[in-house]
Amino acid sequence: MPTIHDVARLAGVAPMTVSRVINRSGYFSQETRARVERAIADLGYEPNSLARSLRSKRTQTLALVLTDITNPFFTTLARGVEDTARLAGFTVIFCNTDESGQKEAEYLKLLLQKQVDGFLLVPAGSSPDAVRALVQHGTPVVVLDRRVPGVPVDVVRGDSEDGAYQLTRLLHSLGHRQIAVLSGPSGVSTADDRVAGFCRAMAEAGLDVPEGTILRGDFTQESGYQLTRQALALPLQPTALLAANNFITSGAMKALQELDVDVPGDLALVGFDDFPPSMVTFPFFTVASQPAYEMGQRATQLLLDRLQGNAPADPQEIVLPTNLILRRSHLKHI
Amino acid sequence: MPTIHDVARLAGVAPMTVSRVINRSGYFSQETRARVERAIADLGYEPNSLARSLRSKRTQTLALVLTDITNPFFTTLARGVEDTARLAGFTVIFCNTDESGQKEAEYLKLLLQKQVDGFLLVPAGSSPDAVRALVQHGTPVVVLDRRVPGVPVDVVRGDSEDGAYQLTRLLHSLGHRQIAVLSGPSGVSTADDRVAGFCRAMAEAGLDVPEGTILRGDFTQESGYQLTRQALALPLQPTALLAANNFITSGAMKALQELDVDVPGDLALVGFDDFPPSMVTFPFFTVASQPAYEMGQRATQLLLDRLQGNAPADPQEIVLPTNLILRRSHLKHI
DNA sequence: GGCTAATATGATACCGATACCATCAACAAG
DNA sequence: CTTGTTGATGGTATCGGTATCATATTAGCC
Repeated sequence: MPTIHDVARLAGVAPMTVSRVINRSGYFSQETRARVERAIADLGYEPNSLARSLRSKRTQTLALVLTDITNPFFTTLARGVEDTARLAGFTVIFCNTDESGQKEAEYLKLLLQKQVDGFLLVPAGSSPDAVRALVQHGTPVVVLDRRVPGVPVDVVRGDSEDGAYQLTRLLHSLGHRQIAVLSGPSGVSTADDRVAGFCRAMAEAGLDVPEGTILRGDFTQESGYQLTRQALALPLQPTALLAANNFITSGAMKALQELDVDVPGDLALVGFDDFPPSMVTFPFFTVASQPAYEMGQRATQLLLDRLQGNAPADPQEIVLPTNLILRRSHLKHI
Repeated sequence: MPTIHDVARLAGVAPMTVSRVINRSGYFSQETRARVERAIADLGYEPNSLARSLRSKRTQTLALVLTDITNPFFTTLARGVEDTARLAGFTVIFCNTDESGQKEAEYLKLLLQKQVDGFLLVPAGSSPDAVRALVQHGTPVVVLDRRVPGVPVDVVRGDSEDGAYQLTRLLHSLGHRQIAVLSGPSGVSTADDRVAGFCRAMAEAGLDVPEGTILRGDFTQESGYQLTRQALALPLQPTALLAANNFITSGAMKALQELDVDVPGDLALVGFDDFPPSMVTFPFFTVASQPAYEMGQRATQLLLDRLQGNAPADPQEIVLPTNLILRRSHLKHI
C-alpha cells in the first residue's frame, strides 16, 4: 500500500503538499496539483483513514445501536440512517443489543474506543444509564424511538401516545367498551406511552380501565401470543385488542387463529407499526404506522448538524406523527 | 480523554508497560499490573483504537456490503453476521448498494480507506469487477448469496438451482405443465440458477419451455407485479407461477388480487425465500426457504478464519441447502 | 523602491498507540 | 566465576497522515 510519502516522492513535492491537494485545503498551484494527481493515479494511492482520523479527531463514522435489526421497523429506520449518512460522507457501524443493558454497555465502550463521531441510539431496556453516561461524557448522541426522561439529550421519536389514543378512539367509536392492551415492558417509553394514550382515550370516554386489561410483556411475537391467551381468559372478555407493536400483533393473530377466534368477526385487533409493504400480501391489519425511514433520516440529520455545530444548543425533541391506516382487522361491530 | 501516557504517569511506569498490561502481552509483575489497573480505573481510560490499529494494522472491523437491508432475507443474514462478529470482538460497518455498481465502488473505496480487515459482500448487479478488484488487491473477501464465476473467491450461498428444481418438481407432480418463471436480472447468479433449476426439472419431465415463460425483471415487488401481468397475458396461460424471491412473490400476489385471480383456486404460486415468521400472520406461501442467518454466520466465520490464517488456501464454496416449506399457495390441482 | 498581502511550499512536531531493541536484576547451569 | 536464561521495564522509532509555523516568491499599491 503506497503512502502519502510515496506520492510525494513521485510527484517531487512534500507530503504536506499532497495532503493539501487531496483535501483541497490551503494553497497549491494548478501545476503541482496536476503532478500530484498523476502520481496518485499512477500509484493507486488511497489515503489511510486511520492516520487521518488519529490526527484530525474525526472518523466520519456514526454508530447505530438498536435493539434488533430484524424488526422491520428498525430495518427501515436503519435504511434512513444509512442513506442520510452516506450523502454526508459518513459510514455507519450497526449493533444489536437485544434489549440487553450489558450488550449495550459493551458496544458503547467498543464504539467509543473506535472514536465514532456520534451515536444514534435506541436505548436498551428501561435503564437510562447508558444514555446518561454518553451525554455526561460529552459524546454527541441522538436517541431514537424512545424518550429518556431526565436526561438532556436529543430525541427523535413517533407520537406513541397519540397513536394509541387514535386507535382507542377508533375502537370506541365502533362500540367497543372492553379493550385489552398488549404492551411492552414498563419503563420503556414506547410501551408506557401507548398505554397512556389508551388510558387518556378511555378516560375521555368516561370509561374505566378494569384490572388486568393492560397486559405487559415484551415486544416479541411470543409475548403477543402469551398475552393474547391471558387477555381472552379475563373475567370480562375483551371485544377488541390493542397491540403495542407489530411483533405483538403477529403473535396475537397466531394465538387467535389457534383459538379459532375470527378477526374481525369475533374480535377486533389493531396495532402499532405497520408491516413492510413489500412483504405484505394480504393487507389486513388496521395500524398506527410510524414513519420509520423519516425517523432515521431526521435523527441522522440532527446528529450531523450537531457535529457541525449547526444545531440549537439545547436538546431537541422531534416527535413525528403516527399515521392511522384503516384496513380490515378493526371491523368488528358491536 | 486520557491517553496511555496519562495512565503511565499516574502509575509511575512507562507507556509501554501500560500497553503490556492492557494487552496481556510480554512480562509484567502482578504489582505493577495492579497499579496500572488502578490508574486506568481512576482516569476512566479507554484505549484509542485508531492509534492501535494504525500501528498494528488490524481494525477488528468487517464491512458488510449488501444490496438492501430492507429485504428480510438480508436482514436476517446481517443479524447472523453481526452476532458472529461480536463474539470474535469485531464490529460491522454496513452499506446498501441498491444493486448499483457505482454505489458499490464508492463504498468499497471508502471501506478500504478505513482499513477494514475484511469484506462480506453481496455483489451488486451482474458485474464481478468489484469483487475481482478486491481479490486482486489481496483484501480478504467472502461473497454472499451469489456466485462470481471466474473469480477465485470464497462464496457462501444457498442452493438456488436445487431449490428451483424442487419447486418445479412439486408443481409438476400436481399436474402443472404451463409454468411461468418470474426471475431477476440475468447475470445475477441467483436469478440465473433459479431459472436453470426450473429448466432442468422441465427437461427431466420431458417438457419444453415455451417462448416467453421465463420472465426477467429485478428482485422487487414492483417487478413481480409487472411480470405477473405479463405472464397472464401470455398466449399459453400458465397454471402456475414460480417467483424467484420474496419481493417478487409479494408483487405477484398483489397483481393477482387486483386481477381477481384466486390463489391457489385459479393459479398456483410458489416462490423463493420465506417471509419472516415473526411478521407472518397468515402462513400461506409455499416456498423454498434459504437459511439466511446461518449463511451470515458461516460466511463471517469463514472470513474470520481466513483473517487468522485458519482457512484452507484455496477458495471455499459453501452451498447451503434450501428447505421446501409446503403451505397452501401451491395447492391448485389440475 | 519599499512595504504589505496573497500565493506556494516545506520542515517539524504530533495524534496515541505498539514493535523492536536495549537494559538490568535474579538466578540456574556449566 | 562466567555465561545464559527468564522476568521486568524502559527508550526510541514508527504507523500515515495533518496542524502549525516558517520560508520564499510574486503581486499590488502608494
